[in-house]
Amino acid sequence: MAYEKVDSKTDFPAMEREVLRFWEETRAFETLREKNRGNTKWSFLDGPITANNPMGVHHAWGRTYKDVFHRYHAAKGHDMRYQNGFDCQGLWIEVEVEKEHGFANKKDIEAYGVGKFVDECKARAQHYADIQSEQSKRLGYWMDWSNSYYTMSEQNNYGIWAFLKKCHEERHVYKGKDVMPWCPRCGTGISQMEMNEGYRETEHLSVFVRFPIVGRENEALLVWTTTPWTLTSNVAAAVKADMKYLKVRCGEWTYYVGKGNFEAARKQPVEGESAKKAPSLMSIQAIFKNAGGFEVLGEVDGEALVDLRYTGPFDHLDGAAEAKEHHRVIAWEMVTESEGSGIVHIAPGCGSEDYRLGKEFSLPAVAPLDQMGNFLEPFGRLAGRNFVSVANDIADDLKERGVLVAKERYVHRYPHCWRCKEELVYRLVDEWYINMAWRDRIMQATRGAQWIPEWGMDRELDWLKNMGDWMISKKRYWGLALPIWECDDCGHFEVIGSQSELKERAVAGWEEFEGHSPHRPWVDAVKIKCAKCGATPVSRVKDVGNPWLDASIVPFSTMGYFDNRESWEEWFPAEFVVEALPGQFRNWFYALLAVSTMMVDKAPFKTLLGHGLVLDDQMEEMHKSKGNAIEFNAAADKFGVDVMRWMYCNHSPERNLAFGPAHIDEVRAKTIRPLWNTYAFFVNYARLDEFDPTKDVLPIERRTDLDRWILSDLQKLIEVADTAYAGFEVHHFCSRTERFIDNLSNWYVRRSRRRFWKSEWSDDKRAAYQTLHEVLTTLCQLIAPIVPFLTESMYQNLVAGRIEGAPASVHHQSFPMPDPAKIDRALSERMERFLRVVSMARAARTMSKLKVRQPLAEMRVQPAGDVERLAVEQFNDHMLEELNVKKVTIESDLSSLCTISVRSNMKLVGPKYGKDAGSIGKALQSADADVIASLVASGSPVSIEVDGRAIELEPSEVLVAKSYGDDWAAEENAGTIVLLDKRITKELKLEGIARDIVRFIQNLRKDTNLNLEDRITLSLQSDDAELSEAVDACGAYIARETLATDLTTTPIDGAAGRLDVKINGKPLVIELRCS
RNA sequence: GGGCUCAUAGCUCAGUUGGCUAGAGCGCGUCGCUGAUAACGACGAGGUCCCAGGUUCGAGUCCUGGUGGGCCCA
Repeated sequence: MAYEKVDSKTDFPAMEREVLRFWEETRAFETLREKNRGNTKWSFLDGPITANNPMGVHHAWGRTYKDVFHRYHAAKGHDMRYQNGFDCQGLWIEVEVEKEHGFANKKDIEAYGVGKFVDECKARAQHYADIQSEQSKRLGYWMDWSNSYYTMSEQNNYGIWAFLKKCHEERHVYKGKDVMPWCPRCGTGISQMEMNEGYRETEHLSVFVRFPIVGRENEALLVWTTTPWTLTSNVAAAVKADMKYLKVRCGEWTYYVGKGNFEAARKQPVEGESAKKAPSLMSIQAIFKNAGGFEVLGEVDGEALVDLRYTGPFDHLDGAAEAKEHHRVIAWEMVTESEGSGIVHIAPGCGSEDYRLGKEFSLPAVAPLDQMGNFLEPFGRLAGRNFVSVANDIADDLKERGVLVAKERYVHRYPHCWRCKEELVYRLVDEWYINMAWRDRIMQATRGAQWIPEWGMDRELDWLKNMGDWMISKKRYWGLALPIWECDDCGHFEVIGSQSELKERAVAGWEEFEGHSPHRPWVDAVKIKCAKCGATPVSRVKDVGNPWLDASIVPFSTMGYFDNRESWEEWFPAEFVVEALPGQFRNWFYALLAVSTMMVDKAPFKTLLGHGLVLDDQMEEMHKSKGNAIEFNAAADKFGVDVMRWMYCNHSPERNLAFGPAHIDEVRAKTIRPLWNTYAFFVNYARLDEFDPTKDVLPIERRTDLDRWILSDLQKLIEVADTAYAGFEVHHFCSRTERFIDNLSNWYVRRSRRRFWKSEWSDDKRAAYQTLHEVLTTLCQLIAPIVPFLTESMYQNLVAGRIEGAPASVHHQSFPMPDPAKIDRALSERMERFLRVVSMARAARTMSKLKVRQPLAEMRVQPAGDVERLAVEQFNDHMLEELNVKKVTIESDLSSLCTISVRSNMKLVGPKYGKDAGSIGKALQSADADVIASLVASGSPVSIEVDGRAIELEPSEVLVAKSYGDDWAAEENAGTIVLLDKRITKELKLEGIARDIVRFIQNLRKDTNLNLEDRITLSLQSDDAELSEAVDACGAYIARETLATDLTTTPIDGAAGRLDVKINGKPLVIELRCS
């Protein structure tokens, strides 16, 4: 069967789609699984992708790694689970479904019907899971797509129930009252994990307010806040006991204010552009000055202010009634001289620090807002108004009542809801928590795994050390139903650990629930009896769970922990997980470790690989809203996925990656295309020659040096590949492969071209074919995990069906082993030296403007060492051909041809010696150049006598020039000297002309669309004597090179191609037609 | 304020346990090669390896401090 012709202008995306069809039709993936079934296992654990949108190119990075290591381990014969996961539950899905319906808040959902809403969330997750599956297939991601796990599955949800029950048995589950960030639109608390994603620069109205001190006439505390609405709930004011406070009179009032605060210049706490845009802040001193001037009356310690009582700014409201009784100054360590007035407004119902402090001092917490962020009834004319919009009115109100000192626009980083982008507010709420008293156990498990990069472990440990308790509840609809049933009568709560346990405990509603997934609203129908007080019915708490629970039970729920323990033991822990680094330390990595520690006191993975972000080509984060996001499908259609996969694999995982067309083109041009062209070269000649790779295979010792060199390098590449894949360092292998492909394409093939052109079969030609075939097929195997399409396409043409017993797909092959018999390190070393000498000779030609087409009579080489000498001897023929010289001579000492001259470096000597510089130059020129040169070479100073004075020149002040005369072009580097004879004889000149002519004819053949093997009749017409002479003298050479059967100097009738050219300025007409 | 991390050519980045003259690709300029190559090769310009100390025979690499960026925590 003949090789299929390969066009170097292949449409790679189209080729990839064809390969996808091939895999589909031949059930290539299933065959692979079958082949490895029952072998040693390699266990992978997938971090579920959020099934809420189509994939972007940033998802493709991690998924490429996942596929690459799967394919490698499959080639190593391992049995694998091939299970992909989808993350389905959570607020992000709810928000999208709400948007589709135009819902404004939770009331709309309730009105619509929770059951219908939840069903739609489920459907949305399924919809995008399906889309992502298709996209992943397009990426070449070989997974068992019929067996993906979904975090919304019953298996998964009940798994979390079991986990929570275990937590409860160890007394770690509790209900806590806390002030926490709350999204008024979503109507839910925001956990510590989610907080950071939502910080945005925000402008607020901040105010300075006067708190008049009770019992002291016209004396007041100066208090500052960025959230005026919280003043309604003020309970106390905090000072730092050992800080200095000034007593300052301004107008009719005397204020207490932190001394440092008073004098300090104040700056908006933002950086960069936003800092420039934000209005500048006045110091407190300046504020007072503007208000009519001030007078500093004295200085006291904070201590002296403690326990003073004061009148709050909203004491007239009913809502402040309780707080009113408690208004006093308390001492707090956290007060600073760098922010505000040094006296901090404390509202325990409106801030989490405040709340903790309030508890410490037994202060009441006044919570003024409902769950939508609106003021409650007892807050007078604020009642019903939203906290976001009241700042100005509050300022006006304060002014009317004469307690406002100043207001200003303040820009700071303030938390927003990471999903809906609304401003968050701090609210006092009841939530469910897992306490983290057992964090040491999690840290122990963390240390038991390998982290790549290594600092990942420190990062994780740092989080574990500092994190707060894990808030697991969310007052929403779509998600894990927290399995907590709480008795209204006695407050006792229980955690139910499984479906069967619930059935046993159910006293009502089981029939209604049966047949439904354990989600709201269905599961809420089930009531139990209180185990403590016997009350009935006891209902489930309304909350749903934190979605990171969903993604973290998977090492148990998907590997069979609950239903097939034996199998679970075979797959747990996973060998490998890989996810994007930023964020996951406090999300998936953390939750995964916590859950697994609770269950079995062990990390659920042996190795964790973290990678960076995919950014746009300006190194900025991709966002849909910014318009710089690139959809996966668009990129796959436009660029093809192999090139993307190579780009991902070639990159250091921990660094962020700039994704853009220019980068893609670079990867294609540097790696994919040279490889493809080498392959096309091979195939297109092998086709004509009907090469059969299985026939008359020559042993290694009968191959040429060049063959043995590339095969030796190939063995080394196999070693590198195996190590890199096994150690999850695929980028090391990629950069080695790029070098290998460069050597293959730009040296091996270039130097071997003529061996393929020969018309008769010979050992040499056979060796070339066999060698290149072996290199290409082995290389295919090595890089198949990275570029599965390209290699499949090559494999189908090079191997499948051509070699008996060869597997049907490149991906069914076993990973190659290096053949020690083919490794020849000495040869590789010599080739490396040789390439260096060649490059020097080319440099010599360039410098002397001697183009390579012009043959030269001789080249002389003084090698830098024995290896180089051997190299030049061994590869003499390549040297002659590559550099177009007639003879290469090796010399041990070329210095006899060299003239050394020295002169002064006027750039340095001029400024330093002034008018003596000229004399120094003359003195240097008349001195012994050889002696001075050797001094300079050794870095020693040079002493010379100038006008009777001894002057010592630094080596840098002397310039040494070497010359090998006008007849030689020279290049010298690190002990190697290369000389090229510049003298061009008549004969050489004519030969050069002939080569020029050949080049033009070849171009014409190409332009005329002749086949490689077509024979031609050729006509070369010129009036110029020298051109004619060259045609006469070198006609046979020209004819041979251009496959001309007839060569004439007269015009051809019906020429297929004609070209008018100038050679050395003289016109020549070329005509040709097929003979 | 604390933790982690990064800083090497105009840009994107390599640089093994400290060791020959610090490299590649892109871009720019010049020249060349080409019947595999939408390519390629050579040469050139472009570096205080962020700064300052220290350890060492020797530091881009190790240590300390600082500056600047990123992520996280408070």
